[in-house]
Amino acid sequence: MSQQSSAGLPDTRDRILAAAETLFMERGYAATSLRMITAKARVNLAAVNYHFGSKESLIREVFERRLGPLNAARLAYLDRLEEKAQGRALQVERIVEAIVVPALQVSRDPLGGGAVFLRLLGRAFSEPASYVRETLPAHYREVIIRFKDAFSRALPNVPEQDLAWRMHFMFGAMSYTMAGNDALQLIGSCRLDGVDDAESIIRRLVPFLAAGLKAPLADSPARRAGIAARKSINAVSSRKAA
Amino acid sequence: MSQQSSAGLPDTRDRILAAAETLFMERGYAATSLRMITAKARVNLAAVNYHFGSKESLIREVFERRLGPLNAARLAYLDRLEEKAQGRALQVERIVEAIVVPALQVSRDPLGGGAVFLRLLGRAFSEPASYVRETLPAHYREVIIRFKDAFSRALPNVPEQDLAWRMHFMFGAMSYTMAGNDALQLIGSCRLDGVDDAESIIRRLVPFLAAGLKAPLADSPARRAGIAARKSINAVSSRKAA
DNA sequence: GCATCATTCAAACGTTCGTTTGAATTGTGT
DNA sequence: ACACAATTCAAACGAACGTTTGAATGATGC
Repeated sequence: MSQQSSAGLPDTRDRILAAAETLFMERGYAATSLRMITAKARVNLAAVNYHFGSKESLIREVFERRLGPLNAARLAYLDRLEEKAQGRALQVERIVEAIVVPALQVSRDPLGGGAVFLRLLGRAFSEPASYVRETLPAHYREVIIRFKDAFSRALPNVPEQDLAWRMHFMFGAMSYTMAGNDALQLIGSCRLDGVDDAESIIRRLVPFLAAGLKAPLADSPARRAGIAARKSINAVSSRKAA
Repeated sequence: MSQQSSAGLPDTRDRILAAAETLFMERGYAATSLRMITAKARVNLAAVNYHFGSKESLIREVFERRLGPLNAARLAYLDRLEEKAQGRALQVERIVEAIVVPALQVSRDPLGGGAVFLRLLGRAFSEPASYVRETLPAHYREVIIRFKDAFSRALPNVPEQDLAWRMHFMFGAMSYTMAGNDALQLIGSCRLDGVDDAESIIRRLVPFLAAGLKAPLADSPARRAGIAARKSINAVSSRKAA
């Protein structure tokens, strides 16, 4: 397709993909125009429609270029874990690592741009645009099924519905962190160090998520009523303290 | 300002705010035009600029209308907790509730629209647009400071930096959940029940977050190397199992 | 009833958007 | 060197955007 792809230089297609990745991350999909992208990539405006067909096809390719390998690496990581375990239940921390560590590797992609993509991906989950509502589920289907199964075996006491919710919370914390939301940071009095060191983030994220997944189940409806009534908030409910 | 505000009917301003809230939630800020908003609110196109000045001022008012009361309720909840504790350390679960339960009350706002706003708010944290990057921190400054302090007393063994990160993860899980991201759900094989019952969500979210906040600290760099090397993934590190 | 103000309205403003076009340019195979 | 296909380019397309305008409409105070 590309005539000069034999040469090592980044051709028009790749320059567009890189520029689009960065700009979509910085400003979102709808707020990024093709003129911004082609200007940053220093290619002609019409090149996007020539190489990708449309703006929507471009964002789809931006995702597919990196998301496929990322999720494949997660599944491979899980495969290795299960192989070594030889049928025994896995540690929750290890399963979480199988999700999180491949992302770390993507962020270190020597070709660059991996970290930018992770932030874009984190944002994508809360982008209401249809392009992503239809693209992401297809990429994640197998990942979700496999990991839900692994967690289910590692946490036999957690009912299926609770597990589904906890995985939901886990993806939330991950997406938010990947998106690099500095909400707390901007507020001051709460500086986060090592924001750019993906490895140190993972070292803190994995124990947090694993503990959440392994948390004792919610209390019976009795305490629920206590919350709603808002009387004696502190009195009832004597579970293990901090 | 409003001539017929004495009448009980929802006037133009409120209809615009309600329509904008819903559309911004459904489609995002940049992808929502003033023509969509005024059509949904069944008011004239020029009404937005007449009542709010600009599109950006409109979204700012959408947030300020509900975010102020929400965070005030959180601080009041925390005040009550600390009053009852009389200087003793609070339970982590109770502090988390002080953040999460007022959101539940907002979602039940008898005037309606509260639940829509929560989803919009969840999305806002990953919106790259500048309107929110400057508006949200101002609203959250005091909340962050007060709650960080409360968590710090309830979790004396967690270093400040780890606590900051864990609060970051907590906000991520919350925002994601509020935004109603059904990533897992769409994929099937993972149906979440009770998505519309905010109370049952909270009953599952609070234990998850509290457990994450109370998690044992990350291991020493020794295990870190083990992860990176990817040899003997499962062998080392014998902490408490599931 | 009349002056006065706030609000609504249809119409248009200039700009920017994604996309298309057709000619110029470049690289490749023979 | 020539034919041919792939790519780049400047220019333009119609549509939709946020905003402004100035006249119509409605309610209020005297």
